[in-house]
Amino acid sequence: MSKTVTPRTPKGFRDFLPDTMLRRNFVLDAITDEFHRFGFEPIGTPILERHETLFGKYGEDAEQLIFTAQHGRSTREPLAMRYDLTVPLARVVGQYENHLSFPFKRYHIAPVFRGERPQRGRYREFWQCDADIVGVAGMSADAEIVSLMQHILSRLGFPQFVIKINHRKLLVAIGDFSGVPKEQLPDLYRSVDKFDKIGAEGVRRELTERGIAADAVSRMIDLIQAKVAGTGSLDLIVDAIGADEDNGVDELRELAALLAEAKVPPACYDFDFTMARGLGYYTGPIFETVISEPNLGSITGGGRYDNLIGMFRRQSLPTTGTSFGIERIIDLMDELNLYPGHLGGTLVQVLVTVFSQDTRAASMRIADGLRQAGVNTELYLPSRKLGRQFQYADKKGIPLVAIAGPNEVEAGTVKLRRLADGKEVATTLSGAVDAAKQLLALTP
RNA sequence: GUGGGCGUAGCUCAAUGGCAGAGCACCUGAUUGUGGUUCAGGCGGUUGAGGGUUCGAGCCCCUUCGUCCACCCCA
Repeated sequence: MSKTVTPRTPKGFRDFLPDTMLRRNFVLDAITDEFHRFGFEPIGTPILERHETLFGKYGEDAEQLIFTAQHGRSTREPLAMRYDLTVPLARVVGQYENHLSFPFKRYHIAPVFRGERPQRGRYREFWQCDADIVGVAGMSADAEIVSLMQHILSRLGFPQFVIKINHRKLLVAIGDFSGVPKEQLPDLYRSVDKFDKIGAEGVRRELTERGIAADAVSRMIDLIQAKVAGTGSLDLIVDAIGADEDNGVDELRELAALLAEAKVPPACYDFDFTMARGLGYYTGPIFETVISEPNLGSITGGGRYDNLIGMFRRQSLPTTGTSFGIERIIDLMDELNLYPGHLGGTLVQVLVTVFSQDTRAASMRIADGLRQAGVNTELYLPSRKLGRQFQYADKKGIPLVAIAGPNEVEAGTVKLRRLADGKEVATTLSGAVDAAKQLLALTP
């Protein structure tokens, strides 16, 4: 007998047992359905990409987190595991543009891999859930993305969320106006992005330490804190730095107008100049959603990246989109208890018990009838006494138990018992499906 | 990658350096046609691993692995 291996997953990789998987699927199904309603269509891409596809897209720091993958006998084609779904999209667009019609609205739900140190809400394998629009330069596309986010988050039942909106060009203009050198803009984004976490003074300290002049930092911090309802803060910024066609403010105004037309509730979004997003490739409006109560960081992130596709194509295509952080969304839904009551630990609706070998055939007929009527039905398989079969149903959370013992078989009936309240009805075999559906529908 | 907390039964955790325990879970019975309550009994351990100090280590020291948290970065 060989020694058993300690069963465990690699660091940062997780298994999902059925009750967890049911909740994950509930969230993904809701999101997918909303994607469809907005006319987005799915794509799939391989988990492994060619090394050259991924490297050189995310910046040096991020590149160190990319998993590489190699097969022992084929070293001629260096491979890497996808780090997000955006670069694969850019590759697909470059590779299949003749087969696509633009605007190309695609969604993509799949696992991605990052070799980070795991933490709460942060794993080495996690699912991303992206919707992007390729080929539309105007704000109509960005407005649709924001509207999509609002619909999905509302549908999932989040009582209050705020989609923060900013603009990369505006951050550049503010930096410029304050006197922050262009080559330090990435530092600026990184620090400003921590505004929520470390506050104005924290950002000031970081930027000063990075060698940006103190007066430039002060001017900048004053500007980004502009906070007036609606587009009011845009006016404040323009008052301060002056009007400029290329500072993104006009686009944000247009976006606000489109969001109003799309009937996105004003309480759901907010112009926030302290939100920057770390990724380097954004070129236009940027989005991020936060939930204030249990603070787990952002649950969506996205924006416009008009140049990325140019990495895989002679000429780039304007693109905007968003990514839903479903790992965090699921954690939050657990905490806020946002799942519907019918979503228990099992999807089995009826357990058909088997009283004895002699009545097995009758139980199988009942199970078959329920299954044909679309009821999720489990036929009890081991031979154990009735009490154990009830115990099994109760422990697993199966709402209904069907009993067909000798008495019922003799009379040509079946008993249905609802475990939650003990309500029990006896029906004919042909009436079992309706009776079961009724008991399930009126579950107390 | 940097810094810190924690590793004891399947799970949650006890145990002055001195006999490794409890609750829950699981199994059996009370109860051979009815679960979730109750009662009785039972199973369950190389104290993460390796080394050291000691008459004696779950406890102290070192190493290592795992895990959680804060950074870095990000969803």
